[in-house]
Amino acid sequence: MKKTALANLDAFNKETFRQDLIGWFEQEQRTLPWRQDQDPYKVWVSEIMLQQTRVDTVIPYFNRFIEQFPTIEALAEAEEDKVLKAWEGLGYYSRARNLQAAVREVHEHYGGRVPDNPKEISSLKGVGPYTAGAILSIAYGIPEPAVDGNVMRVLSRILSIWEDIAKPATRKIFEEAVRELISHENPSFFNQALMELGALICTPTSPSCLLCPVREHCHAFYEGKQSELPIKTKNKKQKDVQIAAVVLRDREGRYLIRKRPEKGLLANLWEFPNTEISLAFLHEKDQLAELIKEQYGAIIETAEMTGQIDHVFTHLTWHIHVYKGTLLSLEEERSDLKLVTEEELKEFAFPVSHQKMLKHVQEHK
DNA sequence: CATACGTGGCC
DNA sequence: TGGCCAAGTAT
Repeated sequence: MKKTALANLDAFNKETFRQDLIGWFEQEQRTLPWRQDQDPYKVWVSEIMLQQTRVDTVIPYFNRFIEQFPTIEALAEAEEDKVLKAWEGLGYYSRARNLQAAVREVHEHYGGRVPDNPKEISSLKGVGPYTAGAILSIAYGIPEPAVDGNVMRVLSRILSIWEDIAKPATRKIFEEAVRELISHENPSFFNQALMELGALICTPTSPSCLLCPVREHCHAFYEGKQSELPIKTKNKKQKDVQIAAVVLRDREGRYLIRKRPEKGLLANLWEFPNTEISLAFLHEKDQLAELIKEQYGAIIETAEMTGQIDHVFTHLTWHIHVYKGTLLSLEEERSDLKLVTEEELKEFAFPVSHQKMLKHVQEHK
């Protein structure tokens, strides 16, 4: 433990802090679908969905997911395409594939029981230090830290920790702080309360300190510096990528779609034929038809440009130049290519960018 | 350690 | 509007 960062713990009344924090949580916690019981599987699913994702966004996905895959066994035995379809629109799709891979591991090698110790649970795909601690504490009542962005923000203020929370190494400082502070009587509520406080009171901008149940324990509030914490360095600017994409239909009106590679961006999702292209060639229709032929073996009729869609990811922006065209023929049978009707299209998981593209072309007429 | 990895909401 | 944010993990 860094002594300088946690020096304030010495003069800190841990027991009243725990009582004030947990007491507030018992009164004020939101009713959420994953708080109905402590089923380790449901806690697990909720924690994966909540990674980098807002509670309001997750709620409907969680309800549908649990309805469709109610148990470890149900998810283990599902087709991956069904799981991705259930995740469609939620983002960070490797979470879904890692979750299913890990659930299959639990099904096959742990008798369907989610591990209850740090070593085994941390070995599961997609389960990092935060998620391991969250499941162990919430589902099993084990006093392990669950340090997420909320916890770092809340504790940086309470304990006056001025380390950069954007740096990976900083998380360890907060884990040590939680190990010192955590209630062994109720580690589940302690961890959840810290996060709930961050979500409802100790917010990133303009925290509601006058409503805060632990403001008397808060070093930043005492010094009036709550708006200066936490320290978080800025991200770099993202890249721009030009894409030419074409919504192709054959003479029977079926759409040509392709499954993306199993690694990388939007892995294993479906999409419309597209190619990265330099700005200089954007309006060369023959060039686009040639590239589509090379990459898809698809012979197409001169495509018509229908507009542009910009789609922002965390680390890059796609500028999608959208065309529509007719598929004349396919050179070979390929397992990553399918011709599907408009009705069948609904069964495949598409990234939001390609959903926008389809809508755009259908409204173009 | 830095970067890849989604999306929607907010100001 | 563009940047920032939201219950992180893998490499």
